[in-house]
Amino acid sequence: MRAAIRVIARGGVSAATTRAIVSEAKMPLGAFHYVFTSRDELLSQVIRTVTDDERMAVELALPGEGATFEQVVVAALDAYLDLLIADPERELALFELAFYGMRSEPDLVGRQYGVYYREGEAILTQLATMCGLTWREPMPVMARRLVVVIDGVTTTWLADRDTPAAREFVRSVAPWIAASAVPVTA
Amino acid sequence: MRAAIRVIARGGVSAATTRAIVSEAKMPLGAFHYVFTSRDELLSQVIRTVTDDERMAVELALPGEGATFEQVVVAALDAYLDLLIADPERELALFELAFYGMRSEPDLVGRQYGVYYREGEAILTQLATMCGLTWREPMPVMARRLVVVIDGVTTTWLADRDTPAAREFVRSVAPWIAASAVPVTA
DNA sequence: TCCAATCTTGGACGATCGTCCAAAAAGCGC
DNA sequence: GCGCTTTTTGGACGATCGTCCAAGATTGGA
Repeated sequence: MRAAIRVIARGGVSAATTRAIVSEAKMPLGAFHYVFTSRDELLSQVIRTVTDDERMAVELALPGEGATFEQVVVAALDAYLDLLIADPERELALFELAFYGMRSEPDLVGRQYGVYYREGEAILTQLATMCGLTWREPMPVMARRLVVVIDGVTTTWLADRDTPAAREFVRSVAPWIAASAVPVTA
Repeated sequence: MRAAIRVIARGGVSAATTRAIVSEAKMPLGAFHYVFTSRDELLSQVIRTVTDDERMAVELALPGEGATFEQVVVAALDAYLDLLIADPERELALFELAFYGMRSEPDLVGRQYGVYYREGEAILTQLATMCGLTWREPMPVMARRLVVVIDGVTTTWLADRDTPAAREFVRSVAPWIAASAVPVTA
């Protein structure tokens, strides 16, 4: 299972053959269909379980004391960028899995993005309350906005690997996102 | 060539076998290696040539007379959304090709995104001058911003197919983008 | 200790892949 | 019409894929 993710990260979904996976896991070939009924079922399981927990978790990186909310947002997105740059193949694999799933099981991918949205909601509320703020727009709307931004930042950076440009983008969107947070009305 | 794109759009990169492509093109099997030296070379050619020209071109859709610049930006992004919704498999294929290329020929994908940026610059300048405006930030920065937004909108919609949410996002980012345009100083 | 039930394994099978190549088809000057 | 060059073709080959399964290893009760 973990081995399958490593294989996909290294060589893409097409490299995730039954033999490559069991070899990575140091298991005999027969063990594959002893655990999973088929290769497609394995990929389904992988898509279902490998939610990018780190992606959202790492965004709780805290800036220095007395920072503006905009700086807090920048710090969070910068922390995600650090994660992306440190392990690009992981994010690459996640997207490949999502695109693969869009063809075989579109509903599954839709549900998986629902998980992302909920994780995004949690992060956004933590960031806001940290600064005594609350979000003006409904949380589902804000969470989807965050996912759109992160997806865009990720795919574009994976393509051009232009780290300074990605940093610049983060600093330019942060005010827009932060502008949707208002002081909590007591 | 066109046949290869159709096959990829229908079944993904993994479905782009030599036999499937020549069958789609109604050509004999031998013709494949008579035209292309290998399958990888074909995919390289496809990535190189299939710039999403329509993507950028369609964004020149004009709103009614006397519209604010923000409304012009919304109309442009809405027009792209129409294109995406009308032919999702095309955009899906483009992303699959890009991700495939990131593993085999990263530099090629980077150059291809350079083409996107230049096309984005052209669109942005056209949109701005149409309203007697100019962009405050350098054009490469603005163009990359546009690509990040479009990539994010696309991947997220492909995953959740939530059209109203995508429309809402377009209306919420438009002010942020439009805010970088200022009246041309005579 | 021995047998039966269960779990585990690696080899085998059919399908399909990319690639090659000998032969057929098609031009073409004479 | 004929011989020669060039283009075009589909069958063949080796590799690799997902999947299956008979045989070997393991376990636990009598």
